[in-house]
Parts: sequence; structure tokens; C-alpha cells
Amino acid sequence: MNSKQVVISLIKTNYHINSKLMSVLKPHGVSIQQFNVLRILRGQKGVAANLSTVQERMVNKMSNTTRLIDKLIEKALVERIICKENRRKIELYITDKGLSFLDLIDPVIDQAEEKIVGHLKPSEKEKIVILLKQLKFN
Amino acid sequence: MNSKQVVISLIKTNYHINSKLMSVLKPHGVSIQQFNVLRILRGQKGVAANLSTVQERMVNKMSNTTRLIDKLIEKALVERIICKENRRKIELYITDKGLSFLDLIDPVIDQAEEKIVGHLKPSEKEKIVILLKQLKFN
DNA sequence: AAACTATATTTGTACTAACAAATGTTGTAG
DNA sequence: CTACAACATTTGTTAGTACAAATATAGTTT
Repeated sequence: MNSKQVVISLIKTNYHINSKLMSVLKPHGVSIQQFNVLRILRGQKGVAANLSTVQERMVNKMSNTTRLIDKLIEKALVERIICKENRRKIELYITDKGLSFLDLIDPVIDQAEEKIVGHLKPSEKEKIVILLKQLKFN
Repeated sequence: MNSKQVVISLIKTNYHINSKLMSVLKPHGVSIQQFNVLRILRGQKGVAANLSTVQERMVNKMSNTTRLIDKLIEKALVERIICKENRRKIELYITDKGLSFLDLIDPVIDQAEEKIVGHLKPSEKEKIVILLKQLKFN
């Protein structure tokens, strides 16, 4: 078993996971990234989040989070307010519509995830996570 | 250890792998997908590949392989000829320039992959691959 | 041969990603 | 108070992705 095979295996696995999650989100009109932003905002429990806060917590450290959030605002799932104390910052909140949207979608995603890895033994799930944590990226 | 944590762990791992591979390819002016197409064409060992053949072997089953290959042709790494027997098909070849380009880049990628997973024991590498193969995507 | 079906590739559109540059705002040094 | 650095977000650009529709060619039916 060489390193290349491991890397390819991981890339392919991710491709399948992404495809699966996309396909379950698609009927609801949101992308995986949009869904993740919503979850991050819900995690704030009413406290405003800056753009930079959201970005830090996202998997993808890209800088077009602005446009991603524009889409969520169009759908009225998120609200954006310019911070009064520091007008450079913005304050992001999930709306009530956003919260009930998540209530609807969370179980669908959970089911998809369960379907993918749920049949593994707990020890196997743990083993994957432990092994992945040992990988080095510097 | 729940299923969601496993999925997130896989997604994050993939993000890091992708970032790493992108960063080593970037100085050479090709993307990961372009690099993969080149390797697929080299694997043909001089036999022409159709667009559909390349697409099947790619991880991403997207349909803009045409445009991806356009980029490789611009760089003279790949050649595209319309098939004489069946003018619907195209014949793709890696050029000599493409081959020597791969000779240059392969070791760089290999090193990156080794750095990421090379420190794992062979049994651990195998364990990852075996566990990933057990995941279900239908 | 004309109409139809299947095959192979290309093109169009909308979205996401990575990165750099630009914009607007705040704080600070002189 | 002006200049400048630091900060936070937005915008621009190029590339890749997903999916659908369009184009072109070949083979088949009538």
C-alpha cells in the first residue's frame, strides 16, 4: 500500500460524499457551503457573527464568503447589518426562516451521513478519524 | 464517535490534501485536474483516448472536460485530432512536451503525497483504504 | 433518401473556489 | 489635523464544477 493509493482513495471518497450531500441539498435549493454557513450562524445562538468569524469556521478558507452570503440573504435565510460600533464590520444573523429551514434539512443530511458511514462499527469510525488526524499537511 | 464527525473529518482532510497538491502544482502552471488528465493520457501509452474515455477515468464526472483539455492544448501538452473513422469522436494524445512535463512534476507530487501519509505504518495506510472502501454511496 | 435514434462532443449558464487587488473604515504617529 | 498603517469586507479575475441544451455525426427504419 503506497502513499499515492491512500491519497487517491481519500480524494475519491470525498468526491462521493460531496456528490451525495449535494444531491440531497439540491431539492432544497442550497449548496453545501450555504448550508454550512447557516449552521455556523445558528451555532452563534443569536450572537452576531462577522464575516471573518464565519470564514474561520468554514472548511474552505476562500474569500468570496461575501457572495455566498448574498445568496442566503436573497433567500431571506440570513440578515446582514453594518456594525454600529465599527462600520468596517458586518453583523450576520440567521433569520427565523433560516432556522426553520435548518430544522427541515438537518435530518435529511443526518440520514445521508448515516447511510454513508452508519454501518461501520463505532471502533471503525473512531479508527478512521484517528488515522486521518495523523496525516500531516505542512 | 458519530457519523457526522467522520464525514467532517473526511471533508477537512480532503481540503488539506487538495490545498497541498494545488500549491505544489501552481508554480508549474497546471491545476490538479489538468495534471490528472495528463496522467490518464500517458497511461494510454500512445493509444488515442476519446473524450469519454478520459472522462470515465477522471475522479470528477463533469462534462466540461472539453474546456479542461483546451487549456492543455494551449500549453502544447496535449494534441486533439478528429477521428477519421468516426468523425464524432476525437483522439487525444499527450505530446512529448507533455511527457517531459510529467517527468518533471511526478516526483514533486510523489514527495507531497509522501509527506502527507508517508509517516504512517504500512498497516495503517492499508487500514485507511480498507475502511474507506467500506463506505456506501447509494 | 427522409426521418428517427443513438452516440460523441461542445456550448451555455449559474455557482463555487482561490487569490489578488480595491474599497472603505478605524486607529495612531507626527 | 494629516498621513499612514491596520483592519474588514467587497470586487475582479481566472479556473473548475454540475447540469442541461445544442450541435454534429453515424447508424437504422421505413
